[in-house]
Amino acid sequence: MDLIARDFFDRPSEVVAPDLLGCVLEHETADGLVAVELTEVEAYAGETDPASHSYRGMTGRNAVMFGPPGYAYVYFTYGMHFCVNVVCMPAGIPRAVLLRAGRVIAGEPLARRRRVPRRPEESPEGRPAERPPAAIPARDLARGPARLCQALAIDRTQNGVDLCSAASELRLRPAGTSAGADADADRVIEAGPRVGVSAAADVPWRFWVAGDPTVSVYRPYKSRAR
DNA sequence: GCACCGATGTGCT
DNA sequence: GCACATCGGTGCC
Repeated sequence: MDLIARDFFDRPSEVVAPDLLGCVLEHETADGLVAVELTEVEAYAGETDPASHSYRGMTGRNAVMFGPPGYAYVYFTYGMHFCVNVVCMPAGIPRAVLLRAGRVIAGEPLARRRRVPRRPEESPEGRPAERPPAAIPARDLARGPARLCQALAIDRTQNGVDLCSAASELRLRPAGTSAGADADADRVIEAGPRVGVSAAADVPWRFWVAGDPTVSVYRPYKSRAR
């Protein structure tokens, strides 16, 4: 029913980001609906933020960030993962909020099916008793930006989708919409440095719900040098 | 829990 | 080439 109004996103990303905690991202596909209540986000700025994809101007990949607010910017990274952002500020000002983690509140069986990990090395033949894959704890289903995309089946085809339109397969609902909405009063928000970012590591633009088990574990940036 | 490491595509310093 | 807005496995404490 009610979706987040577009002008909610017509603000700086570091202002929008904490307000997104508790909001609900839902994706409806032919397989069904999966919805996630957001518990962790990160804000990115444009020309002033060396960690932002839009720091060096517009390219084919980041063009959506330069468009109007309320749209999904999905990118592919590390050769195998997708991450989803919400675009903020008017067209021409490239800002976004990365959706890092959430709690699955609808469609958990479907989310779980999508999160079956690839087995390390499928030996050709003759492994006696194949160990069944361990069950994923519910809190890990969307714990981390790439896991969140996997649980919701978000990939390149959702890049540029309008999150404020009821006609979209992918959309955002305001906080307190979910069944048994347990009051914003209980929600304590904490802030700290962003995850896995080498540049501007001191900017506290990561926001999360204090004490929530679905918040991803903090991994400081690690250099890949041998 | 922590550290290390490999997988893997894409857009550039 | 190389650096990534990452994850899952293994090994160890």
